[in-house]
Amino acid sequence: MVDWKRTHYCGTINEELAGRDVTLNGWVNRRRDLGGMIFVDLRDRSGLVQVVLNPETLGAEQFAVAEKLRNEYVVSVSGVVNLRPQGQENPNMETGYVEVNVTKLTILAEAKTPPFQIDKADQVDESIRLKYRYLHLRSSELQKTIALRHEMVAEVRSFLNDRGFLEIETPLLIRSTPEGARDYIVPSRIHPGEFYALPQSPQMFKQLLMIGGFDRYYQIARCFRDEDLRADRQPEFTQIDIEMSFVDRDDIIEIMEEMILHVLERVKGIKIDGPLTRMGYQEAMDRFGSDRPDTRFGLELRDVTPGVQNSEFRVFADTVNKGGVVKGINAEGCGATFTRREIDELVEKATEMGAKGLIWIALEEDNVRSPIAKFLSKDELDYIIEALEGKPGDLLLLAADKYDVVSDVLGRLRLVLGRKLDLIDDELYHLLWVVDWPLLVYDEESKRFVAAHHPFTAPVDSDIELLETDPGKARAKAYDLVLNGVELGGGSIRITSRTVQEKMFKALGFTMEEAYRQFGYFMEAFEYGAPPHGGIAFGLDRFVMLLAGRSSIRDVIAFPKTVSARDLMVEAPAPVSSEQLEELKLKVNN
RNA sequence: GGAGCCGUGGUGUAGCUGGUUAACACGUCGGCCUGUCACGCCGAAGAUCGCGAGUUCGAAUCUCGUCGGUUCCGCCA
Repeated sequence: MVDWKRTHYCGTINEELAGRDVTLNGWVNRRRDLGGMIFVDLRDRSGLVQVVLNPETLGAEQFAVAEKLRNEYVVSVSGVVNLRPQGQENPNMETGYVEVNVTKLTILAEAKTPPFQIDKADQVDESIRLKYRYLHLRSSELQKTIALRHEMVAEVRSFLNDRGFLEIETPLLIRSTPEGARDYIVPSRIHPGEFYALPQSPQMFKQLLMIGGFDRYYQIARCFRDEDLRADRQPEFTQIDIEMSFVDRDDIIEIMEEMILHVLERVKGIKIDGPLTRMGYQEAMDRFGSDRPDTRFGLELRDVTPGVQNSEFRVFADTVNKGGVVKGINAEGCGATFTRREIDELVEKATEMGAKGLIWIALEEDNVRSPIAKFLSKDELDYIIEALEGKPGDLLLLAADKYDVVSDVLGRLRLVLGRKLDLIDDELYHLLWVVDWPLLVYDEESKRFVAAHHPFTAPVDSDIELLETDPGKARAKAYDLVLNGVELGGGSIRITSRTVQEKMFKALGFTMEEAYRQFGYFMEAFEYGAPPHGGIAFGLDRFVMLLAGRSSIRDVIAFPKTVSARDLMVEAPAPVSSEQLEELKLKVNN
């Protein structure tokens, strides 16, 4: 039986414990060696507390040990909790009114000087922090975030457990399937030349669990996608994956928003009353130019197409004649405040985003400034100003192109302006459902329709026929939950009819032969009594990121990878031995 | 695949219109110090400037390439 075991966490030491004997285990966060006595800020996951090392209470022999202490040494201290002497309190510290007068000190581990100070880690280059991730993890910032993540998962689990959901694991070594993201591939030793894939999501397995009779399933599921990374995208990430049988769309939406609101309230104390807004996909695109609108601020898109279709300004007229649209946003007040340079920057941004140009109109008292002022008739100008509710001092920004391009450009410009003009209140949490998605979208590159959601998403009943006649028009029984302009999760009611599934694959350009070769086992399963079912998956990392107020999911993953998909700590990926390759019958070609 | 930004002692920065011994802060090490809390004071060590090539009498500084980090576009059902 060792005698150094913790009785309390550092951060829990307070006035009520005054006079009590405690034992603390932790790391030396900082030491202040005054020569005759030493103060140490001791750190564990709960926080810091000052411990006092005084030769009078510690004895000369133990004090000699204390003099060896350095930052990040791991120690156990036992002693008495004391109120600090008057005038020695530190109000900047949570435990600043108490200290522990140490009677016994044990060094449990020495430590090299760390490459950076733990409490200044946030200023250090990220590659160094990632290489020494285990040191960065000691920082209060990451300690808090990782703990928040745990609490969120715990709340999700308890919510779902209480409602009869079963947590079920699904395999990680599965079959590569076409559609969707690039798979991570795992070679098979037993079957040379054949490969497993890591799941992009447990999609088909959770549906098979429904066919397997499990009714209500969930999993905190690791997913893998071999695509390029972003601040909010890692090659492996975690989904809260859910599926339910004998339900329709509204059942799922209702219980899932209850879950999300439950988590928000329990871990952040944010109380939001349901039911949440549901916005049609088309309305989201029309008003916000985005399928995940950030509704915390205005700057909505307005259509001016009817007012400019016969304009002398050719760009407008020609665009409309070719079936395009002209839309705009009103950057209120910016006509008066933006410099020419700032306006030019907006135009440049719009071009980078794929617009052919960006028309601006600065409104003055009785006059307008605009590169195209002389091409616009009074009626046209009045129409535009009215549609955009322009006032003197406003800056109107217009784009003319195909609907999708205009929506995308103005939608993104809206976000840029929202941030630039500081219109976004960070305290707000705007949640909404986007519903009535298109089932398929046309992909210009492959010249075919691809699934907007995934190939097992059910079309709206009345749109099933459209699959064969006008696939782009078919709507899906799909729904996304959006939080502050970020897609938190999405799901759908699934196809359970073989004939509908076949139509879907046909619309996606599969021959029946291909479809059955790739998905035969799946389609066969549906012939043995598939209950109506649907589900959803939430991106846990993004959810935590939003609640933690971080701007990268690297900050909410204990051991994340860099933007080039490397783990700088374990140095993965790495070559393997020729013996390993030989065993797998693999040859590296480079 | 493309574009932008960054890379200088352990860490964060300065220097970078080419030219002395590469500066500062923190950290580290040593000394002094019994109420500090970003402890203080004194002293010391520590970088050939990511790597390679080029231009030049001379490169941290200019050019090209390359590697790494990061942000965005493409990609991510």
